[in-house]
Amino acid sequence: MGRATQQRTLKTRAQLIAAARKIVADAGYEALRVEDVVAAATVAKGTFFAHFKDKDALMDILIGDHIDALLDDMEKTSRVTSVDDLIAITKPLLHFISSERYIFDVFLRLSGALAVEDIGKIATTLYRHDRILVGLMADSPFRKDISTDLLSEGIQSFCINAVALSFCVLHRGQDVESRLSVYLDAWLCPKC
Amino acid sequence: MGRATQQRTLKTRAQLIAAARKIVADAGYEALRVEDVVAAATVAKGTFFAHFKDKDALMDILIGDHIDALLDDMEKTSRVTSVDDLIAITKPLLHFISSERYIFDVFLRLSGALAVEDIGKIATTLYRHDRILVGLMADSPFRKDISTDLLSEGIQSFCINAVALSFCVLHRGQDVESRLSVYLDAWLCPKC
DNA sequence: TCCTTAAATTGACCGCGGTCATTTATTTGC
DNA sequence: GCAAATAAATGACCGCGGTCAATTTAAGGA
Repeated sequence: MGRATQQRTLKTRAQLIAAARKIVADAGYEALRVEDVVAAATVAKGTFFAHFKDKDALMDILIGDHIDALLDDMEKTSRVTSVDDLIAITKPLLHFISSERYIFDVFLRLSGALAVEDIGKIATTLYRHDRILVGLMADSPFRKDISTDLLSEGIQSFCINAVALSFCVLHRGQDVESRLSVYLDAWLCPKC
Repeated sequence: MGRATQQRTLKTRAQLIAAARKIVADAGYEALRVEDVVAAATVAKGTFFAHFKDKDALMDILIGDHIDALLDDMEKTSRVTSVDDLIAITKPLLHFISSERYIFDVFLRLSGALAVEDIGKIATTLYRHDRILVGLMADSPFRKDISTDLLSEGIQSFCINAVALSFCVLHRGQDVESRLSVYLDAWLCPKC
């Protein structure tokens, strides 16, 4: 069982995360350096890695927390009546993930849990987003020939694709939402 | 204009790529170290970066070449008559990209060209794959309410999603092809 | 053949993520 | 209160990708 967590552990961890948040707020996620975080938190480098498995683990928390807050808002919506509706409530999420290439890279890297024992924040938010979508699909005007689970998976897939293309010069000109709009019309409202 | 490329330039480049291919064949993509490549090619480290912008640029060539070869095979198919057909000819591609997590990571990172001046091999293969799919959609039994361009985009999106989920412990149990089969049935043959 | 000019190569060096044996601080049993 | 035991923190060190001023090699021109 071992001993209980000491007070200073929580304090050090809080210092590290606070320092990291400040750096991200000032210079963006990509600019974050572990050495800068530990310097700002006035602890040694080794301490960082005693608290976080690696740099990505910290990013998982920072980015995951942000997404979680956005999902809190999204959860307030109980019903969607159109694709436009759906896109409107998804907009903040799209905006955040496409706001910095590095965020999207980390998101993709950590979106799938590689081992059962370490399902990170970001992976959890994806699952949570999925459940929210399934809830919204239950009482919606969209196609009924496939399960709400599958509808949700498709929406997520198209969201990620739309964001990915927003970073690609070959597909610029269209913004994320209008591209997603085309996808979701075809996915949710097939005319045949 | 400058002078013509010297012979030794081509030779050095060929040595570097050959050395890299050997390492990949022996130990996989993830295990490749630039220092090992230059050692095997008996050149200095700086020489590597005179030939390739960074390590990813070499990976782009190695992985891009492999995908290109798989697309050569795919291009021989002139017609698909079912989702199973489509999945059968896509299988080699799925297999390769899901064979190593690192390959998939590089693929995602380089699949979108970040600048017009450096559209890499992998980004080009994605475009090529898209054109092949559009060709196949022209004379297919799939839905006709949306353009072949959009059909193709959706197929690519679902392929990537299926591979991504294959790396996720929360979604194991199903293999890539059977998951993709569910997606493509819903995407290409909506029943409503 | 020699000299000039540009291309190609070199390797010491840097940045930064991550490790680990050692030291310091806390808790627990007596 | 004092050791023994365990948790936390430290910083020198390593691996590896990437840079750059200095050097070597090859390609015209006279």
